[in-house]
Amino acid sequence: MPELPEVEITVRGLTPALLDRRIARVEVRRARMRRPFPSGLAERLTGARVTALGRRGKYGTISTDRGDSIVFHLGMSGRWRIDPVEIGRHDHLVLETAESGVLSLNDPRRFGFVDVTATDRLAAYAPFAAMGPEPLGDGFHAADLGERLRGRTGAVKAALLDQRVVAGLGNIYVCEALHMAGVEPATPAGVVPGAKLSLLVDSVRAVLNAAIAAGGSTIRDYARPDGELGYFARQWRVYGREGEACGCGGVVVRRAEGGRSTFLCPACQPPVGKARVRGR
DNA sequence: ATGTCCACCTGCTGGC
DNA sequence: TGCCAGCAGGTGGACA
Repeated sequence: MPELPEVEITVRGLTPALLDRRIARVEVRRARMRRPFPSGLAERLTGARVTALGRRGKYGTISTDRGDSIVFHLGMSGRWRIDPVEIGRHDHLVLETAESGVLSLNDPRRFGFVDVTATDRLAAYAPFAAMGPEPLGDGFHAADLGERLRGRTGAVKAALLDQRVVAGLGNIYVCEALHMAGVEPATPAGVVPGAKLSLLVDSVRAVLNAAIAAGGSTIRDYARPDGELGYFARQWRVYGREGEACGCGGVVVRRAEGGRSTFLCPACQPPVGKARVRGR
């Protein structure tokens, strides 16, 4: 579930609960999610003070005054909870700060994971080093995207889901951005026209910013007991709207590709060949 | 190297 | 009401 906006909101929600606070107690209730927790996780954290929180793509980071950074990924169903009413079987890691706030990492499907790396080598952390530019940063622009897509024959949708091309996008926001840009998801990545690449860059930024704004508007809820970070109301134009009317008057359809659903409006997102018969 | 398929795990929903 | 198939926002390993 969590894509970049959800992780961003999670990190923002965790910040007031963790920043500059000392972790008084750590409870590892299940020693692994997708992968085993790093050894000595509880010892590394207990007594440490949190010095920074951050995000890279869909990953969140929590740095401490011991030079360690906890890296977490929420997978499909992960979420952090603040002062949960009760700790259940899906709460795998529980942190308690000296100020008595309780945070729990809850993940029913356990596709998420927790890792530790040295803060001064965070950029070299393998998944980060291989990752493409942050879509909301200066490094994400049409020229660079075109460079990364050049020669790729697979669907542009699959390429945008590839974290090495651009960081943080998942199925929902890729569907939304392709719709906003009017790009047919199955278009071979390498043949998307330059003008469409510019539109795509703008659309990716727009859908992500709108989602973060929507989450940000409810972030105060996270400061309350049992606040669940990572989920917030959102309105999508095509995702999950199979059979519904698109704003253009067309009808949203759903396709299964590679075992995943793609939502699009065929009227807004015609195949490239249909949109421009002979480009040159 | 790139593209495609599948496994990992649990919970929820819709159809019968 | 109950059961079961199908589906879910991600990643990464195996294979062509």
